[in-house]
Amino acid sequence: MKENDEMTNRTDTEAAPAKATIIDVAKKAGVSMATVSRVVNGNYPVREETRRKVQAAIDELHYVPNMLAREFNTQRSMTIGVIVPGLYNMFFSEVIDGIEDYVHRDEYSLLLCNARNDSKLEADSVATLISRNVSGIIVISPNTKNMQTRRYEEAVKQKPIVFIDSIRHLPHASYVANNETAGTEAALTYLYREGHRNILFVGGRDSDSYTVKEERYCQFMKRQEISQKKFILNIGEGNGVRTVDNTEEFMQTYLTYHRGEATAVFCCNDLMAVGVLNACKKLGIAVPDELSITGYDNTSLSRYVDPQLTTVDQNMKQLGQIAAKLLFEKIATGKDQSIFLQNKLIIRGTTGPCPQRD
Amino acid sequence: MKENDEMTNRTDTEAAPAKATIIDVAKKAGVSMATVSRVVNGNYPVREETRRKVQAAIDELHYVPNMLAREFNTQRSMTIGVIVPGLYNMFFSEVIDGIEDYVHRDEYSLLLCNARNDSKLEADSVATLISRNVSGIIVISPNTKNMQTRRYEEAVKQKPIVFIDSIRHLPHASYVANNETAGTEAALTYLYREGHRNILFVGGRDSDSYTVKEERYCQFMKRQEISQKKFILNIGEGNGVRTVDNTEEFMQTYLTYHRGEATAVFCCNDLMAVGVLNACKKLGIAVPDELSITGYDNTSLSRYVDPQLTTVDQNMKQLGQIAAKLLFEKIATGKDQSIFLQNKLIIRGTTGPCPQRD
DNA sequence: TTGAAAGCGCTAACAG
DNA sequence: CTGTTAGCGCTTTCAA
Repeated sequence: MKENDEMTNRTDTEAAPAKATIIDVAKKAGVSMATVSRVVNGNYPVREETRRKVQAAIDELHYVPNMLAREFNTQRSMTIGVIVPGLYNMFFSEVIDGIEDYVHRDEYSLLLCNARNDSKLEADSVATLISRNVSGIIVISPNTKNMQTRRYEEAVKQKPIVFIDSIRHLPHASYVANNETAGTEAALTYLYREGHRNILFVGGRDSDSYTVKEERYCQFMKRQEISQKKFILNIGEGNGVRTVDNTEEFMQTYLTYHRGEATAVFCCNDLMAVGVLNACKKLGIAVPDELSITGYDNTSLSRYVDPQLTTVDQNMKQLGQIAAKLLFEKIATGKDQSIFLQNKLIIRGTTGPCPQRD
Repeated sequence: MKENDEMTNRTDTEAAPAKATIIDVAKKAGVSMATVSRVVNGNYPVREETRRKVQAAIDELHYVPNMLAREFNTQRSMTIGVIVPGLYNMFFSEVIDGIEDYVHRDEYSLLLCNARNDSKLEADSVATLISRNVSGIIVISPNTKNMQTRRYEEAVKQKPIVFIDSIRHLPHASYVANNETAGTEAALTYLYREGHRNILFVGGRDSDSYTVKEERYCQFMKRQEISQKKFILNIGEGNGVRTVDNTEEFMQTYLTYHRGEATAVFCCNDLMAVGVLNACKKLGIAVPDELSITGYDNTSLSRYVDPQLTTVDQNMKQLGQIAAKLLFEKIATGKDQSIFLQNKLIIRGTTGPCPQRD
């Protein structure tokens, strides 16, 4: 912390005033604490005049109910846990925004855990959230390893859980996922119709969402009788601070040696697509005239770059809202649900017809 | 939810086994619950043999302490609250990442509130967090109105709070802030040295960070004896989904009528800078040859666009970590601290020498 | 080194 | 409509 420019210290002397409890309010208002509780929660009838007296006492004492006591008493915390793999992809922020929006309406709070793309940290987060007695958990893009092994088997029995964008479906959990298979198909079909035959696939590691897309890509290419083996690129960590840069470096090298072999690149997310786009700029490869690029997600980022990214919209905010909705339903009824959303191809500036070969 | 493609329902039948309490363990181990508590917390001496007996009972019953009960009892929850104005500016994600990183090491959890750029919602969030008995609160870019009025006066007495990037300093709180005045000065000086005299200021509403910069901008221009009144632009909400687009639209109109009047634009954050950049692209204004642009923050976004943004680095991750550190220190010792960090100008592609006039 | 017991602040029967 | 009361599960004096 060498950058400190100035630093002041002082100790707080004023003792914080003891927080008023429900008993203080009851005394001041001359009623029982049960009545205060009723006024606060509005769950039982209270005579209007009594209500006003109590409310006055509450205001005067600045009474704020002690949630810890309430939640302990009822043995259910009005809080839901959210686990994200990282915070450097706007995709997650936008999903969280949707969750927060929904959850907040019901006066729930949101406990956020960052799994940092680490299966162990993700599992730890689940344990933490459970011991904190959250009402339920939403896991965004769960780690592939954890879904394959039995890591979630116990958790799912103890707490309502909904998974966002997981292909593997364990029993006793709800799911909301984009139909990334169809989305991939749509993007590839579009590129195909534009005349592209040699399409690169850029994916990463440790997320089901790359696997799904890769599978569809392979099927698609096989169906079109296009060989594609050498056209699958893996740039590693796909959601980190370094994803764009890594992709850019990787592609710069790759394209230096393989320029012209492919006329289009399908990327598993917008971050990767921006990396590819930037590599092209560095190498003077015209986009989309020489090379078309598609992203995936339709994060804000895809509209910020130039040309704007052709991409597949996952409607993150809605994704988050629906996840929250399913979670609440699971909490209320115990019912699991699975919802698949259709992805929409958004055609913008990074794609165009396949260039003529001579 | 018309996009539903498939939907499955099933009800979970398995009843979760009643959770073992400390009393169950005590009975099974033939000791008092106080002893079990001591074993669990390891805070008082327990004879080794007793310890083993208790541990055996714990294992056998799969006993997990009830955090809700513990926190209620001790009246302190191992959780800290974070309030952000929004999630659509990477600035916030990166700060949160820093906070989460620090907080997680001490086994604390993070309660996230999204104030949605709304002073009322921000105030509500504070109340919620206090009633949840968080150990402390970090407010990122607090709302100007709330800092001016006495909104935080009570809160600050009840809970340790640290404010990130607030200029107004209430007593009884800690602060970590970037020296945005100096950062602004650095950017403007740099532009000045490059020959720019007519420098536009692009700011927004409801955040101290815009105010600080605007003040310094005015001072700077006055000192250089440059009039600047008509050069201050306010694009409204500066952290939303629409910020880039709004700025772009606004600037497109503005530049259509005022092209050539200014040769440089100072923007209060990277989002705005990208908006200006995109407006230039639409209008065929060469950046930086005809117009130079500086951003502020150095979010990842500033490296994704082309040309890359010249901007002022706020080192968000460090900012978050320091805030967490100060918060823990305040919790432990009651001491307030204020730390100012120096911002570093990062010169990249959107700035250059002032074009020659004829 | 251990046990007994007093709450923490609130909700929810139950009784009136 | 309102009051009384019994806990929720745990920590922590205090006494042994």
